Amino acid sequence: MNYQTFFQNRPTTEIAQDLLGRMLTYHGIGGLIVEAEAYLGKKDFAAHSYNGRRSPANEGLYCEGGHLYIYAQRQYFFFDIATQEKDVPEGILVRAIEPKIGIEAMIKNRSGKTGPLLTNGPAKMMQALGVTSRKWDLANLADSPFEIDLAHKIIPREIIAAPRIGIKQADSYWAKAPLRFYVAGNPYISDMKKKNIQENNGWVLTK
DNA sequence: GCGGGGATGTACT
DNA sequence: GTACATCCCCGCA
Repeated sequence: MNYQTFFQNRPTTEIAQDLLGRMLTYHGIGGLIVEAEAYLGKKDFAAHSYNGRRSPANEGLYCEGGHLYIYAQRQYFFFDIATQEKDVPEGILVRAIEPKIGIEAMIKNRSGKTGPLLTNGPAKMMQALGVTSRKWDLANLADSPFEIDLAHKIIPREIIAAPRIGIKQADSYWAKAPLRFYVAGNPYISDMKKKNIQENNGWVLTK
């Protein structure tokens, strides 16, 4: 399966859940995706493409499935992947990974931080991977140093759907919509409490 | 372990 | 000038 097929032809919420447990790498370092949020186009009040808003800054959302939307807020970067066909501005924000490959490099990129602090948030994850620019914004995933393993995945014991983080419009339907998906009990989820961490980090045990 | 607040870049009014 | 799909540090427990 290629990226375009994976990121099209089914609802964005379904794609977001299918990303959990897959390996994401950048120049060969990375880990398993454990948390992702869906943003659902023109009707989604919380999305950058709300009401058809479109400019060079958010053009990535309008690209066809499998292209990157990398964007800066304050001094931090966010990693999104566009879904659906061209001109349909839906996408998925990858919020957190469980580090697996190149952990030493990630610790260095995060100036000595270890454990969940390495990657349990979108900007932390980008720092750990060493992404410090929007260079790959609008690129096709297949032509970028980013890689997602579509051939293998680890199965979460349970996927939780919850409201997205950092959405301020508290009175809006969209602020509360359960469009954030994560692996129950995984320590690398944003704001995960220690007591809620589950055996095997929430993955189904494999022989 | 928690809660509050400041730092800070970019796009848009 | 203002609003943000955030992070970190600092108090106080």
